[in-house]
Amino acid sequence: MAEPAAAKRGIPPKDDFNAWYPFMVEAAELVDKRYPVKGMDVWRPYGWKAMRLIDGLTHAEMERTGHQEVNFPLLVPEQLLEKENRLVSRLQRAREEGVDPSELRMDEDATGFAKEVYWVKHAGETELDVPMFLRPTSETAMYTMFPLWIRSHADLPLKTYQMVNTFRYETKQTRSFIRVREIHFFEAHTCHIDEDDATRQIEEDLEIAARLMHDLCLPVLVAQRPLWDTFPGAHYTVGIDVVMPDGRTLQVASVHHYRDQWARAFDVRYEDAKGEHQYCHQTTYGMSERLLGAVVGVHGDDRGLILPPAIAPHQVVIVPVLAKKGANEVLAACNKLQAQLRDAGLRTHLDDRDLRPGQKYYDWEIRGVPLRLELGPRDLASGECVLVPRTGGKSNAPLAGAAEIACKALDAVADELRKRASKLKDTCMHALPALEHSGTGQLTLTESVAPGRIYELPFDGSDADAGMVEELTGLSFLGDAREPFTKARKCAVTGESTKRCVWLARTY
RNA sequence: GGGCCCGUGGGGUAGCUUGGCAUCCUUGUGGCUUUGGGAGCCAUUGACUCUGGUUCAAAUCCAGGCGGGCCCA
Repeated sequence: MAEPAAAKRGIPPKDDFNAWYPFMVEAAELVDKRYPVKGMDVWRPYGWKAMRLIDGLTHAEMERTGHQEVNFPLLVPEQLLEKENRLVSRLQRAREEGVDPSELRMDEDATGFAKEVYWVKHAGETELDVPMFLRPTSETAMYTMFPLWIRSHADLPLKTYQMVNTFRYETKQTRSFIRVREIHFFEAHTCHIDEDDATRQIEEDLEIAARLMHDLCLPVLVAQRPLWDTFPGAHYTVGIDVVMPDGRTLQVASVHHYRDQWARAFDVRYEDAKGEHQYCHQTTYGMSERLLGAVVGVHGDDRGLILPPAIAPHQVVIVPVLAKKGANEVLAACNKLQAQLRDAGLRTHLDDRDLRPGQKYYDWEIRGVPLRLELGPRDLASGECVLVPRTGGKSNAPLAGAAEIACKALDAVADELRKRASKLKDTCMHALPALEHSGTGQLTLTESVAPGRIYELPFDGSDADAGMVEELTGLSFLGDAREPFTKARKCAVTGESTKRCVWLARTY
């Protein structure tokens, strides 16, 4: 069977990813970029529905793990940002003093969010005595309140989360979902009795993330960020990066272990069983609409989007094939089929617009509906419908058992997406070509790095060594794989024996 | 942070060099007709990114703003 004709809507080929992506987010009606503020797109109904379905998965995970939803104000008074800055610069100084200066990178700039916050300095005509900023994230707002909520160890662990908009004045090029100035943000904040309990929370967060990535069928790398790329105020940061089709990586989630560093700055304490005051150990877990950006980027093809069934606004679309004769019978059968699928819990849409079927096929393909059912007079006569998964193929299914068959077909679409995702990751991952020390002590690559690749290497050098490798390859350190090498290898730079496995990639 | 490109109906465009009625396709709307991968016919709505400047006259030339896209660090 010949491949059906490609949509004639000027979709750039997926291989030309930098043209394909911005075209698709608008063509599939996820967003409207015409709002006249840089980095602030309007969510259209279809895109917002998909995002809310992703949020729904997150809500369910939060519920499952005993987090409680809260909602903090958007505005934060100036003095709290100063408090955060003091914390960050104190930690930075402490670190610099504890490390041989030759091991530090030169490009460090740990000013936190100070440079990228939006300010509110007036109310009407009046200049405000205390300027306020729009939250770039909510640590300062929340940690101002937590001390009021936490009295004793009985109040711990405190597990909260919120889904709100946050604002960051991005100076780099913006891109729908991937780099925006108003962020649709998920943030979980927890407080614990000690470091070990907080560490267990990190493990729970990573499990949550793994479940979400499974639902979204995304290929990910989970890495502990290098020290210089650790979130301000954090003891360590774990990043979750999606492998995009062009081989660059996109950080879609991050988890931070704060130890008691923020607690000391904001005085988040509790009374332990012995009646003594202790600082809480805190964690955060953040995600955003980058999840949707990753879904769009990873799964789409030359014909349009392909949405994983877990988050597709329409999991099944029914397209009636109407002729003058018997139109009513066909429509009735379609309605019955829709009711049947909805009863089975499937998000089903019956497209009864007065258009020719072919046009509807293109419409839903570009929007990435994972499964299409066609029903016309011929099918009605044989008691069947035509089943067309977005990932390819076409078959007949008896109307009687259509719901069950549709469920299986959707599972098959998800499986196929995971298979493709895993293949994408496999083709991108390579071992870094060997490094040599030239006569002058300069490092050189024995073979140049190829674009679109992610490199893996054994590494146990200093921050300065890492900086040299980044310079040499033009790539960034994602950090240490959560699973180190099973057998020790020689560090690519120092030659020392190590099990540490680090990844290098070009990032978004 | 640096560089390059671009802004004309909802979308895509012609016109800009050489200033003078804004082109075509698509979409939308109403109707007829048709329906198994973008049918056809008739009627019809709809645009020069903004602010200045030059000029008798600006979509067109100049300056700046706003917005968009790509590349490099």
